[in-house]
Amino acid sequence: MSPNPDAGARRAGMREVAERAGVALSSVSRVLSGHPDVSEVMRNRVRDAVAALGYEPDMLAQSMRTGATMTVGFVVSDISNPLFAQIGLGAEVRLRESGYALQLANSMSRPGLDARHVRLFRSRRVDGLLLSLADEDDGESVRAVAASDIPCVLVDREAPELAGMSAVLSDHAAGMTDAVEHLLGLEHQRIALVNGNPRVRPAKERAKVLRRLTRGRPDVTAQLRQGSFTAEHGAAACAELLAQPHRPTAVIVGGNQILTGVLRAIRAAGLRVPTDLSLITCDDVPLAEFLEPPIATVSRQPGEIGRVAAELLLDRIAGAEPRRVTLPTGFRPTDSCARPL
Amino acid sequence: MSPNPDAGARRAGMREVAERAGVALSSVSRVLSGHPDVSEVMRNRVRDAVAALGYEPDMLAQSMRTGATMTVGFVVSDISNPLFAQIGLGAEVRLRESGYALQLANSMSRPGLDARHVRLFRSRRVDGLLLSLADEDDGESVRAVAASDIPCVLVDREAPELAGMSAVLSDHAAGMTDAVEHLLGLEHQRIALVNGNPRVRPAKERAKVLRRLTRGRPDVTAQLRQGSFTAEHGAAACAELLAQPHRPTAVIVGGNQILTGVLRAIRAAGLRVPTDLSLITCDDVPLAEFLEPPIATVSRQPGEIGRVAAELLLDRIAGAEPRRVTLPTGFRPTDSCARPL
DNA sequence: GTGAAAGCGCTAACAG
DNA sequence: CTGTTAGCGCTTTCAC
Repeated sequence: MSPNPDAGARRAGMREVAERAGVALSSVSRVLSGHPDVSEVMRNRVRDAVAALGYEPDMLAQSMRTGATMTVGFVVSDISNPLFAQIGLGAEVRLRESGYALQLANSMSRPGLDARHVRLFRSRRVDGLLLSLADEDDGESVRAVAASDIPCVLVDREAPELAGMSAVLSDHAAGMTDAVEHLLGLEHQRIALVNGNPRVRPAKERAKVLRRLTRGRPDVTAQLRQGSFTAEHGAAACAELLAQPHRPTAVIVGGNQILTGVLRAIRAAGLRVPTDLSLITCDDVPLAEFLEPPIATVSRQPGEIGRVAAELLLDRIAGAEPRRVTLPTGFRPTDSCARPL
Repeated sequence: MSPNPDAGARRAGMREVAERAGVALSSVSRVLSGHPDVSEVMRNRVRDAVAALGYEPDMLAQSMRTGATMTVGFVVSDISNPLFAQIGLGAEVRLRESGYALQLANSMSRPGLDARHVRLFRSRRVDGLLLSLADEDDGESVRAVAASDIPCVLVDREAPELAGMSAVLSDHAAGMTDAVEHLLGLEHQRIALVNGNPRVRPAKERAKVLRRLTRGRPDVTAQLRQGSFTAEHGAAACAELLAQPHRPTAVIVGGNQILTGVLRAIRAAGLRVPTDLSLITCDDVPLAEFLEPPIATVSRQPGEIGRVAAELLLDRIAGAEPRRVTLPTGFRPTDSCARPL
């Protein structure tokens, strides 16, 4: 009865379509792939059979033949971090526009998993890789990437062995420089950076700026606390900083998850922002604007990072040369920064 | 020189391994798949050849033969929403434990895309689907799911046509009931719910509770503002509510992104929480604990939702009957709720 | 215990 | 323009 007997019936293959249309297998393939040299009659016969059988092409078989899986892997330390989630969204949307699907692999910040995921993705024959490695200094990860001979785009990561690869980089130095200079302008003399994992680019860049701007200034003390991009590290490091006899007058927070921990430590120490302590954070967090005071932020556009990463990867897959793109960061000052007492 | 000449060389196939080991193709397959009836000698010869050639199995070809892609699709309205990102993480980690990869498809809250993604995933022959539909009342989406005959798990969604499917459901009623009763206990008489999209379960459940608890109480007025899970809707709806001559004395926010908008509207109206307005929100947001006052929250554990969803899907793929699991929600009161003036 | 052969569903020459 | 043929890389009977 129903013109489209999909319910219950096993999925029809191209062979059945060919039989029903009374044509050769290859003709069906031609029609479906939009080959130009096909007669109207043929086109219609095939189309009818396809509709009647509810035929859907098997991408797996297509991939097997053509070598392209139309799939891209995204290796990321933790997709639940809003920063990465937004990057992932930006990338997925762009990739899908071009017919690619995005496969996710969380490394949970364990470099060993990064390497394994890269190999696994290779086994799955992904056409490209978006890489936000947990540790860009980890030999095994870097080697796994270098050996994979798959088109790759590094997402805010870099490594000497990976120098030839495409990459989207955030210009952390710009926003961070504005932030530090803002503090210096307010005459802060003890500035601390509660940084994330120093084995990835954003943390390195942020630390570099603080060092550069405070070097050769005996009046200014810079303190650096490296660790991981977690609330726990933020809380511990900040508590330690604040417990010093000469505690910093300003703290810069190197990542959104760290901020939660830092705020806990500040609360626990009973200090007020900006009276007792000036505060700046890196990367936007939804409610930061409603804190009292709102927190000054070194910001960037994660969705755009993802979109550009996808763009670069598509280019690479299409055979273009590797390209590096740097995206801007900005600094938004607020009343969370004031002159120290 | 190097025992593993992977660099530059085209990837070796099983055939090359067989030739180098001087055995049959099928023997290589047996060794690699851990078939019991294989001699020690054979095992070693093959292992050596595999190592020497740096052979990696081609999962695509395996899938083609076995019919299993070891891939699961996740259809979600927007992975950049921290709630979904955490669910995704929980699911991905559990799935990977069992060798499955997770493929992502954002529908951008457009039901039409949901349906398309389901069909696309089917074409890609995923072994299962995790579904957080943008609109559980959309006929096309529901039909696409029902017709897909793929093992599915609904993630906090339900529909009559999909009643037989596995599902992870949050017990919104529990937390929401506590929240509303808390407000009633404080003698609030005008309570508003700034809800998300009323075509998905969480919004429906939340609205239902408010209606149930205020029905037959002429002393209490309940207002409902449905819309989408966005800050824009939150801001507009809340502004409208607060502009009324008899504005609500308490507002419940039906989702994390909505909260941002609601807070903006409250700020714009120059009102104070809880003096002028009591506030409760649904689903945790990182910095909510640092607002002044912290915001009372109806909470749940997103990671757990993802983990359980994965578990249910794996069961289904393994042939088990569909199962529905309900996960708890809780209510955490704070000073954001007080007696109305 | 091991090998030979068939074929998963499709595309891409190559003939006609 | 259309049909026939040969695989993509692997698993899996089926003989030996």
